[in-house]
Amino acid sequence: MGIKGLTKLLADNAPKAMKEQKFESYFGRRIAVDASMSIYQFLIVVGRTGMETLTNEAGEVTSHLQGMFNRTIRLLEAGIKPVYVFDGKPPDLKKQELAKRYSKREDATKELTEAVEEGDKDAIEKFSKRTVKVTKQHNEECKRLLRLMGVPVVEAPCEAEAECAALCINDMVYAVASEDMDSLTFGAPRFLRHLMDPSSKKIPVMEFEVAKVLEELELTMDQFIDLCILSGCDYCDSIKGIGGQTALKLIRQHGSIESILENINKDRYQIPEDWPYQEARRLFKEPNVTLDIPELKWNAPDEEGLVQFLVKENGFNQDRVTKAIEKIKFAKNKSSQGRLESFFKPVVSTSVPLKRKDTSEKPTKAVANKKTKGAGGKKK
DNA sequence: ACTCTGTTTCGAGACGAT
DNA sequence: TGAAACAGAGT
DNA sequence: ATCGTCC
Repeated sequence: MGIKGLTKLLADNAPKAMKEQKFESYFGRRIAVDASMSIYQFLIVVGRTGMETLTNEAGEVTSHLQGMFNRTIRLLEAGIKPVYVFDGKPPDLKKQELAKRYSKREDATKELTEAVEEGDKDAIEKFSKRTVKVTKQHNEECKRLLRLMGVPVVEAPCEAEAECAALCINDMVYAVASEDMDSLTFGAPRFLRHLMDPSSKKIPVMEFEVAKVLEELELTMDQFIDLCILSGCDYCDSIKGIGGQTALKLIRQHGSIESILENINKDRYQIPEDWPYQEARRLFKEPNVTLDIPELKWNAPDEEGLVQFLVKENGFNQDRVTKAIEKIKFAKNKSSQGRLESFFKPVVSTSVPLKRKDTSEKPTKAVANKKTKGAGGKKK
């Protein structure tokens, strides 16, 4: 998923569009996160050794709950206000991509079976990870957990990445955190990579601003979308022999895919037949998203509910859960003062302290968009 | 020399005790 | 799944 | 910083 080679393309051609940021600098900010992506990572890595995973008494996996719980607490403790966005129905154009993944999992499942028969531990380790699939149940359990934690959940009509971008475009969140570069293609004004990494590893948070990307590439948003399609996206094939570099050249030279098609040597470059690039473009430009969502609120945790769900139903350690709940409450008090306080302490560089009234995401009290209010026109 | 393609290989959480 | 590092082939 | 554990 994502756009092939876009990270490198931007690093080479638009280095100023990304800047390192401190994890701490997001104190008080609302950040949209693609939930399914996180769950997928958790299932792969949390508590897995070979085919062993974390499970409750019923034998159901709990890795996603463990991961989601800890990570969310970590975010809240940093004063960040996460909004988890869940996937809806994928667009038809993505079906083939999904089919591809499905068959890959099938292959991996077979190879896993063989590895088990042969007792090849390394192979078991390797292939079991590739058979991971996020199910409806994983998603529902995480929604339940997050709601109990007092963290808002958004159900996207279609692609979560697109919904995240829409939330950001409409100032309902400050930025989108993802590892998936197509957040930019969906137009997310601010896009954060490696948000979680600085703690465990020493990779800094990378912040991309789509406006700067366009400025530095000297492209319009429409042209950037075409560039992404040519580079290779989830929705359709790309042209053999054209990668990021030449795609950028061609777009700069001709301005659009249509114009490129009119001007390039079709003997040299094989254009895929039935190439739905226009459909792909439409999915990026006018994705199926909704702003008709409940007001984003970060509530106090439901302590009894969390104990019931995590301890009683899923075998979590009572003490750990209790301590975690205390962390949430403490973090909530601390951050309920919002970014205001942070204006006095850390001297932010020249970045984006409080240009617009974007601290509107703070309980400045008063106004606050009552339910889906601010949704209005702005689309498109 | 440059660019794209294909292959391979690796890594992907977070906590707390030590 | 991706992304980085490498080899290979086409221009 | 490393390593076992989380369920």
